[in-house]
Amino acid sequence: MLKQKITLKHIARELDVSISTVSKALKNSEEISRDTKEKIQAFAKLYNYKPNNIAISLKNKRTKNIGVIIPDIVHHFFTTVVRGIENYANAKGYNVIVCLSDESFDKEVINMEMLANGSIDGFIMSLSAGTEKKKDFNHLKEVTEQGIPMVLFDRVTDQINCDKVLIDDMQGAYTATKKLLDQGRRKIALLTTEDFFSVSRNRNKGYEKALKDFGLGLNEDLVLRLPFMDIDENKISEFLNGIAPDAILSVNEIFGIYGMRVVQRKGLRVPEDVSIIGFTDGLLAKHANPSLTSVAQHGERMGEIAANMLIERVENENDEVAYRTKILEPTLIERDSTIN
Amino acid sequence: MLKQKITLKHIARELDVSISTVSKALKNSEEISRDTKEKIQAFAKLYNYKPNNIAISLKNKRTKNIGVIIPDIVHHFFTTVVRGIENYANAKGYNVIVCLSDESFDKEVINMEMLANGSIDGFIMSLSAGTEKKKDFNHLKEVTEQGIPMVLFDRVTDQINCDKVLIDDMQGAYTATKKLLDQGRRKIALLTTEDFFSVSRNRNKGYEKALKDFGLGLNEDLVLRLPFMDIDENKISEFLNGIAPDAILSVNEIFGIYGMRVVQRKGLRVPEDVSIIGFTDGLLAKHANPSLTSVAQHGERMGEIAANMLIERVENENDEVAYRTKILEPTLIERDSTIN
DNA sequence: AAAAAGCACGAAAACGGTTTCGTGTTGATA
DNA sequence: TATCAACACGAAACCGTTTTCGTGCTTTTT
Repeated sequence: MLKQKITLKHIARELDVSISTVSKALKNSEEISRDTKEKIQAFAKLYNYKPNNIAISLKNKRTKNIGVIIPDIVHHFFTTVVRGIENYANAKGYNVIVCLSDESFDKEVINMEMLANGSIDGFIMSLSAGTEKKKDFNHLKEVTEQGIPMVLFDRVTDQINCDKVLIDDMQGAYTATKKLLDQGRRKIALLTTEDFFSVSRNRNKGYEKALKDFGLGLNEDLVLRLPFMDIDENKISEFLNGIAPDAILSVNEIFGIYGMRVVQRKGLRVPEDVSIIGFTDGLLAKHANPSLTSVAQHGERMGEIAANMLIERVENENDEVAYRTKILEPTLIERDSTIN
Repeated sequence: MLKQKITLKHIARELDVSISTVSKALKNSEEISRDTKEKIQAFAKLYNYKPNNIAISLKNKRTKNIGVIIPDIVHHFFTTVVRGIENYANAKGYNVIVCLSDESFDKEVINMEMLANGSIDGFIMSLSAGTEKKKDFNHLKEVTEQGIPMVLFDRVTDQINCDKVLIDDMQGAYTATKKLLDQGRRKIALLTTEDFFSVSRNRNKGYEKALKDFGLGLNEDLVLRLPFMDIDENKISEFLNGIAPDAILSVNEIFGIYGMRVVQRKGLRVPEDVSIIGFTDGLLAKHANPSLTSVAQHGERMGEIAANMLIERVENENDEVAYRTKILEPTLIERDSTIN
């Protein structure tokens, strides 16, 4: 019943040659005679010989595995990035080991340690909320100091020297805000997260800069900072009712959706009375009613680039090329929550 | 700069003992004297020694890796399952290697072959559309014949003998349909996929059975079979306009959302004029307007159970326990697209 | 005919661990 | 004092590959 995996040793014994000969024959080495090669190759094919990945990994210190650590997987953006990574990595013969930090610093550390002991050739990761909050990057430093290549995406830090790929969050928010201003909106509410997220900080800056460039100052009353989990709709409701904005910019998708709902509940029309723009071009934005104009982050492309950068490092480890930071241009996807 | 990974050999050389002694000392073996153990352990801690996973894998033929193959990752249900798997597996010290079949038979085969040569201790997977269509399960058979444990979830097949975990799709559809019937709906449209999906077939059956039990026959005119990708809203629109149903049952989330939109565009009210129930309790259902009553599939729980089953097999490979099929009860989450 | 080359293959080390089975040195026992 | 455990450690095999460096044998060259 159990078809045992066949090894070089088995073939060698069976064909009465040495293991080295079998190994060479299967790689079509010039060293081995025609006859012997054919015999060995035929036998290997017959018994469906496949070399053992682990043994190969041990030998050449290359696992052909990429470690990916993300804060959450039930999350559209991260999921698109993983898809991009997979696409590229698979095409290059790499497998992807996905670990979830669950937004926790501790889990992030544990996962990195699990993978850093030989299981992978390099890391692709986005920082957990816990890590961004704690500002402790020693686990990243240790890994890079061991010479393990790493690519940071989206939620990055300048404390660590490595390749990075992200979108121009400030530009994205700037464009979105400018769009709203150009359409005559003046009281633009900002729904954002707590300040420790680098991404949110940059988006906030873009919002602010657009206002300034337009001759308006930043009015802190128009800014609501929400915890990123366990969203309290009432809080949003109170806030929006209090200020009665004519537009809303949200630094993510979900706050935008909540904002829209609150506005609609009040009996206001979107986009006529209130225009709304969110970040992250996910399913919710696409299928909301009205559909939500969004700043697309190009997750899949980001994943591909990250994988590309990483694999390049892995495969030319001698090359002491300087670390690169690739900044993608965000795209404003105009939908029905803004006036056309 | 580069802190080279330290090995047993290094420690042995440095402390002038043998590799075996170091190995034993680090496992706190009784064989080694107090003094020597303390010396070695201190040294190891100082230089942050961590055993190489690959070497250990090669030695005991256990990788502590689980291979997960899913059709798509930008997909709420699969994503929740992966989270469940991760949770359980991580707690047990396992890593998760995720591969995407992209609904393609060929990619599924390639991924399995990549992983089956020593990279993983077992598989957890859900069949790709291509595989369900082709009904070719030889790649699964080969893997199980090699003694590699496998757990199938959600999209399963009875052609393969292995552990399985799924929800009672028929029951879910039955309950949903009955709910609609009990509320007085009689013209219940069914939005389903092409027939090769085992999951859809069962849901169709549940729909049919509920009608029969209620004394109604199956009216094929009320059934629309759509390709699962590249949804054509016009087709749905034509269909619904043609039959003017008073309720819609969708075998997934997205068809339900489209159905709702079409209905609303026609000026009909949900749920007053048309009630709608979908499958998969995802973000779209939750945030739709009105929110969509859904049959929850408990993906996270499913993932945990799958991981549990798999790891049990992996760790007691001698145990010739019969294969189990765990069937979860679906839950109807009542929201605003049905009358309360 | 002797030396040089070329051919076809094998032995062995290496990757980094684990584990079995010695073995030399003690101290206790008869 | 000869014998024997107990103790503390090392040698070596092993997991499944790859790869370097021989090494016999045949063939060519002079």
